[in-house]
Amino acid sequence: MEYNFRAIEKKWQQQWKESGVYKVSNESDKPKCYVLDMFPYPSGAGLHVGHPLGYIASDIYARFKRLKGFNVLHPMGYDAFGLPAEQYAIEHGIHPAISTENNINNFRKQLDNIGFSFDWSREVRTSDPHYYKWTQWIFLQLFKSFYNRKTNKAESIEMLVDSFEKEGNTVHDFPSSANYHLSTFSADEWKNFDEKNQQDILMNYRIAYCGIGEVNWCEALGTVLANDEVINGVSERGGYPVVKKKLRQWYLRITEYADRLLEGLQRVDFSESMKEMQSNWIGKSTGANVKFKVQSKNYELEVYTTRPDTIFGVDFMVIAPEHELVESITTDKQKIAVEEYLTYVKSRSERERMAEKKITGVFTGAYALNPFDGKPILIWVSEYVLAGYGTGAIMAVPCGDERDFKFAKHFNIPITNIIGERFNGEEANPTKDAVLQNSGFINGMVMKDAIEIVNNKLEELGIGKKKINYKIRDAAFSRQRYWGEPFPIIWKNGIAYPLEENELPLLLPEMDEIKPGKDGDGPLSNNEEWLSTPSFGGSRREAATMPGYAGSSWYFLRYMDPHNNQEFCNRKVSDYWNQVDLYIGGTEHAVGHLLYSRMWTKCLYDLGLISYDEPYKKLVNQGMITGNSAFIHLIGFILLPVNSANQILTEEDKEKIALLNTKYQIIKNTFLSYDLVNHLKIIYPTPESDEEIEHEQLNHNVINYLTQPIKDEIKSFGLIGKIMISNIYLYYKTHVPIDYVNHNDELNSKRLEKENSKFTNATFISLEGETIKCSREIEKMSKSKMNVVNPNDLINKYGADTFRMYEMFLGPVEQSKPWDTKGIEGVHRFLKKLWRLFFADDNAPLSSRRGVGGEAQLWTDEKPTDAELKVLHKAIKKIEEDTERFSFNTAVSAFMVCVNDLSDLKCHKKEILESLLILLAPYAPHVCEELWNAMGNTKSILDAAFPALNASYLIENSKEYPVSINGKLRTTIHIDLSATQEQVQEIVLANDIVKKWVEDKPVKKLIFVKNKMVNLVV
RNA sequence: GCCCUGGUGGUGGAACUGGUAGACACGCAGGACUUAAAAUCCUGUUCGCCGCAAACGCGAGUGCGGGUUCAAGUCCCGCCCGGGGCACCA
Repeated sequence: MEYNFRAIEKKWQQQWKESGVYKVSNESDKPKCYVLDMFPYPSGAGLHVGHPLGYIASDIYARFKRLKGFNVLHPMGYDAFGLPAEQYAIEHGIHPAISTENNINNFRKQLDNIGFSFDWSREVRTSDPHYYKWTQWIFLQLFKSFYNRKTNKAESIEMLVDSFEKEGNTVHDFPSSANYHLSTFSADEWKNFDEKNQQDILMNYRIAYCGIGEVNWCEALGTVLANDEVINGVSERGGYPVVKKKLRQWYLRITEYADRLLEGLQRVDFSESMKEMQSNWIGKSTGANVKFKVQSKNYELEVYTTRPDTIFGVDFMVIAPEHELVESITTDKQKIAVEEYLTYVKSRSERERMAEKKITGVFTGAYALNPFDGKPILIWVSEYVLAGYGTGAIMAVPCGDERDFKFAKHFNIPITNIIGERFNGEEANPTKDAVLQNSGFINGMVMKDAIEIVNNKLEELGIGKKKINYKIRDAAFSRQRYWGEPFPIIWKNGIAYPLEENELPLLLPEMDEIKPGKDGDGPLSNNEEWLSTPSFGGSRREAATMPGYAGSSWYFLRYMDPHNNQEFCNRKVSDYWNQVDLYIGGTEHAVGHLLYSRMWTKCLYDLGLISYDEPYKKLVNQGMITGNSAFIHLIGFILLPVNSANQILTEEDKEKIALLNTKYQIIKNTFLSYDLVNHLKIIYPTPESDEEIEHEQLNHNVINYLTQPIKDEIKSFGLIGKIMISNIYLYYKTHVPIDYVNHNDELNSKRLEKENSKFTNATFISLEGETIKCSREIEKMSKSKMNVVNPNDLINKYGADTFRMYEMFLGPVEQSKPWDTKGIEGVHRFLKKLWRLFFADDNAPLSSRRGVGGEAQLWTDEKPTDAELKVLHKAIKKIEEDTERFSFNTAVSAFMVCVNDLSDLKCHKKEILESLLILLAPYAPHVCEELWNAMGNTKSILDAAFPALNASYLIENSKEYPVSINGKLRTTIHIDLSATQEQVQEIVLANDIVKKWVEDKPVKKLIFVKNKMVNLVV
């Protein structure tokens, strides 16, 4: 009987679906285990082989835990709101709800093929009103809360109002991220504020709040973006330019959680690099705010520094161009220069600032005074100081800070040296270990010791204060978009009123046409009817929607109780399932999703809605599977005037040449085999780059052939004799779909030409014969790079079980690796070999088959031998350990070893084989279920008991000891494990090979590590 | 520039707390079965040396250079290279 994976997989997928074996109950005596995947954004491109990597790993773990007796929650859903669906709608006129639905159906089909154990009855979609009702509800909880710094948690805004009524805001000062600059107010003042004023103040305390702030505005996408969605000054999606713009936006006050988000990292099992990324993003630094008096003006300038010990080395101060005191302190003489500089700064985009880090700045004419020695200090304005960080002003210590040093050098500002020889005058030295000089009362002290002393002195004199700063900013929480959760907010007279709970969900209105509104508003602003729906006068809905991370910040909770219409998640249920035990997903969400969902969890915890404040106990980041792109090469030429004789060319000629150059830089539709490219490179020594190659002479037949059409064209332009084809040519490469390229990098050019419109009527030129070679490169898998591998194709060819095991066998889950189908045969062979432990090969002679009438079945009820039990239990031990520590690739190899050994032993004993099937079921569920069933088991293998390890089968009584002499391995000797050091010494020294190496030298020492090795020192 | 990661055969990768480097696969070479193919099985496969060949043996070997140790892929110091993150954050 043959291993017919197609029939087997179809059969069991159907059966599992019908019997509902993956349905999980919220009530069980068993211990729980929650295994979660980062849910996908259902893009139109569908799944490629990189996507399921993490899903397979988590599925194996979930099935493994189930066999080990856990009640396992392993759900899946879709992060269904988002920009691409909306862009698609704008471009193709298809409603996002429809394209999303289509994409989800496609995803589901692909996922089902792989045989996952997801409980689909718990599926969530963030765009489903039953789901986003609760996203809106949680938003309202955040809106109705403030962060109480005294108790260090989120609390109801009612409590804040109470406190205001009793003692003003003396107890609860404005949060640091508030953009309202009222200092303090008394209880009476509070009571006398009108509603608008009160609400404006409260808005500055709310955890979800609306405010005016500098946002990342992306014109092309027509929306604002969060900081983590902007990379190098352009949008993460699409790479469009992003500018800073002041806009009214919703925010989440994540800054108040900075410290707890940092602290929580110590309690979770994330990789070092993940923790690192998050703590870098939060960017905590400790230092001090120090006030400097401005000379002969009644102003004080406050700076933030992490190095108060360097205060005597301050040679100048720099304030940000946006600093509020710029205008006030600038002297009349410097006024024009400063204004010019500010105009210049404004003209520069964020991108330009990042691209060219020029040293720029202007002197204000004003001086500050050093608080300790009264030394006057120049005050400069420069864009390298950021308004948004610290106080927007710094004290510059050029001998210790690289940027300050460069600035001082550039503008010829004299440098004070406070660290003696440790400063060489060539570059700044940021040491903390130098002994201070020229430093008043801290002279002779080591810098790091001086920090605390200066801090204390500053506080004593009332001119400074210790201060902790964070880089993290409040997260922009509104998007000028249609396809997202509407805000459950109504605006009236500039006051935001929350909807009542029974008004939720606030449905996203149907709209026939989705296009951006005016003044940077989202599409909803075009829907006047919806905006003005609330019945009371003059009130309007919020036209923005929530960002993608809203729904994903709490979905792990909804899976626990997905159909609850009364609460976002029943408390008993969330207590039962508790934290996610294993969360698997990509690193790209390090500072976005993961940080936000950790924050939301902390908020929900603070408000007493759940009982834990970290959502994910353990996080595993699967590596990216990269694609092996294939390229075909193009060649291009440049046209030059003959003899550089520009004079003989008319303006008209020049235009024609320009036209020809744009037309013929690349010879279109003519592609070169890669060996030809290499050949040309060898003939004409060229620079190393593949992209652009020059050479001196050019006389190759191929080149002549290629240039013929250009010559014809030159003729038709009447330019003969005026211009020539230069002796410079360039190579370009372009992607070709990888399924047209075989393992030897040979391109099936005929098929490509026929089937791919990009290559219609293309000419392919090879060095010899017909073979067209491609070059290869490892790149990220993506549709545009034509290097995607669709799992369906592989599953068709080898089956889901092979596919699952192969993805695991590729290497450690956490590691990035290029996709390569070469090895899949090996895994497939393994499963066939496994099959042959159960069923005879069809090709085997009938006589070798067992059973009455030569049945194909091979299994027997015979008692296993010790050798067979040893093979099995070795596998149990290794596979259990490896699965537990997510080392799936080594577990797969342990299966191979086990099956190889059992085949060698010709073991067909039921007792052994059944245990093996249970072990393997998490990895290859279909074939295991089939064989399990064939052996007469009526219940599904999913609920079998994981075989218990019996270590006594593994005990050996002797070992082949490696014997080294002076650390070099010379031989191995079989010795009883019970042997003592003396006995070992005797045996070893009696060995001929040992004798040969020892010669007659005295043995200095014999190192014997039981069950490990022997080393002889002579 | 700073931080995190990684560097092992022709390839993917094993080697858990220092203890036989290269498990398991792919590929390749040779062989068996077959009229043939597919499938399957067997043998070999880090490099170099000795040798007709095999067995055996010897030397070198985990990015490079040092060190600690009876013993280093693993620990320490200094470099080089790849991948990722952050980047005027004071």
